[in-house]
Amino acid sequence: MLSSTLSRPSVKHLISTCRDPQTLAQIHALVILTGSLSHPQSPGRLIAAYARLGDIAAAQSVFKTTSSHNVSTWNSLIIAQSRYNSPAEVLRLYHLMLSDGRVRPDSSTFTVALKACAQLSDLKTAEEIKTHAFGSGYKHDVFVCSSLLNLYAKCGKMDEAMKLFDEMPMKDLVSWTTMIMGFVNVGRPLEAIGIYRKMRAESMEGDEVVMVGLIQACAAMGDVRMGRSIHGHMIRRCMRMDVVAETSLVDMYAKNGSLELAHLAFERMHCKNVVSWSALISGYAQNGLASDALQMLVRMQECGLQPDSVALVSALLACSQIGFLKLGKTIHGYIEKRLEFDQILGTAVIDMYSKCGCLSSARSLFDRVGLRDSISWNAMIASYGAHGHGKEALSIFLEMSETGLEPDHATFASLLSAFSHSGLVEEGRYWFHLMLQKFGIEPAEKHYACMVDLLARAGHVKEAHELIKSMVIKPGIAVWVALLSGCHKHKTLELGEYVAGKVLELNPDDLGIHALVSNVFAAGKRWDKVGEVRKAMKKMGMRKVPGYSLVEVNGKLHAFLVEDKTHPQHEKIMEMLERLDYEMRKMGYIPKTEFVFHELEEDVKERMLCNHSERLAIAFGLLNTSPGTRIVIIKNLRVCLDCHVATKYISKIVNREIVVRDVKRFHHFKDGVCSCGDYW
DNA sequence: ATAGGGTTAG
Repeated sequence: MLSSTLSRPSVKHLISTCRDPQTLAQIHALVILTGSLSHPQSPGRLIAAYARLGDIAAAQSVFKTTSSHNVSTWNSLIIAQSRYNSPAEVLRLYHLMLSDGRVRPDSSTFTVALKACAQLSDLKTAEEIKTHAFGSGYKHDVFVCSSLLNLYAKCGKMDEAMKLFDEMPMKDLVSWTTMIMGFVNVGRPLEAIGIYRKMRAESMEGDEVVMVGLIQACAAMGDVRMGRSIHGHMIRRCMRMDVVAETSLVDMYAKNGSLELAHLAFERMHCKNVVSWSALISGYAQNGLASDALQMLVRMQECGLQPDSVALVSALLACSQIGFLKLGKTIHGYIEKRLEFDQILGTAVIDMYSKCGCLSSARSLFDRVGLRDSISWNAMIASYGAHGHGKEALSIFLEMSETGLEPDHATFASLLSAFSHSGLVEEGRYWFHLMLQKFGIEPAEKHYACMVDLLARAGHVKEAHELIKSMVIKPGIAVWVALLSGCHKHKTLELGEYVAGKVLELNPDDLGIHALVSNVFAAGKRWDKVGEVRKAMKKMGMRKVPGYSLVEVNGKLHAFLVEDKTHPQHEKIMEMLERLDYEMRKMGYIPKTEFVFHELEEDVKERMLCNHSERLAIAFGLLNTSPGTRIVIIKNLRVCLDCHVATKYISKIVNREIVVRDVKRFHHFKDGVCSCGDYW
């Protein structure tokens, strides 16, 4: 008698403080031996304890062998499944509990079941649960209600959430947080901030989770100033700087281009995990700092952390930017060995191959990746487009339509751009028309820009102009520039001067655009205008973006700046270029200096052309690879007309395929011709 | 017995 009254509280204590499964099994045995198992709370405690220690099988087994279930046994198991991240199992057990009929679910049961619905975006089941919960007297239960708020938020129904939130008589920190996060996640950061203000007005203090919501809101609004002040607020209030909060700070700084602050916040983190690294890698990659991104990936591995798919997607993006095929392939191999391809990873690899010049590898991966969504299809359409295969882009588009996936504005942007890179005027007109008529997609600026480019470049300058005039939205600079380059190409000078004026009105900040405007005026001998443009350029202090080219040789990347004389192989490179120049001239090559934007003597201009970065990179590639090897060049500007002509000759002279990716598209030079058909 | 809110990607 005495022993059993003494043992009960101590067994309870033992169960709840036990820290390893072996000890728990011994306590379990003790519970059975002392007869404490017949105590109504004992099985529930054991289930919860096994679940807490990660032994879900033991928890299930205790549940199964318990003869009479009560709310505590049911809840313990359901909560265990919830922690185990099995929302479907949670709902199965919930329904089993209902059909058992002997036990009534309580606030915890409803709360966990609703959380499972949120994870599954299962609004229908959630409505049933809500009805049941509210009918059972939990209408004003703050746990049940915040689970519902979370559910609505996850399903994008913020207006529903707001309605319920307003009706809640008691709001606690979690309900406020749920609303803030909800607005952030549906892309309404201003309203998230608004909720926070209301919360403060009701004298509720935010904790670090609230701060994460606010930091994300700042990240979305691009408001680094406010982000910094929240960062300061957290420090002043001595908030817990856990890994999630610190990572969201890194991300906020990184997403908005404040990479020094991101890096600083990163270095000062108390504890880093794969996610924090990934956030920084992604920040570098998104901001075009490919080599920083890749260095961070190396550091992540040096720290003994396995990069996850998120880190690799960012690393692949970095490889794509700089044409680092060797590393991209290595990452691809790593994924094949250790990870599963999902759509995002698949698309990132496809994009990497395409942007590194390997269209066929992109395609074979596309064929192999089973699950495709509209973004993966889109990537493939865009890839064919960039490489100048408009017809293939169209056939991929048609294949996509057959699968039942609806094309969206991005799909059409890729498709129309593919047509414009291939000069497929008929196809362009047809699908542009169908885009609105059949698919109900209103053309945006980017679609118009593709069409104007396509039409004007093909010589239909008037039609292109008519299209602009028909635009409902105000034509932006991209559209006018497309028309202007058409006018320039086809010497439509009168319209050209008018369009040049339109372009100038829109205050372009791009030197290339000014050069085009100036060239159009020069063609019409409007020297006064030419002078004005140049003066304006000087006044704006516009400097030419220095051209550079990258080439991968034997797995290493080499960069060449325009007129770069510092390269260790400089003399050899110049020798090679002179030799090629000699051969080219024998074949009829005449340097085209009209795009050199300087008042210089002809021979100086000619020498400058030879110093264009892609020439240096090509020569270097030829010198350092075995005969027949394909050379891929990545260039940060557009290929100039002269380099284009010259590269065609070079491909024939050295009998090599030379692939050049410029800012607009790919050029595959082979046997004296370019895949773009001189149409770019 | 125990419950609800948080970080990175194409």
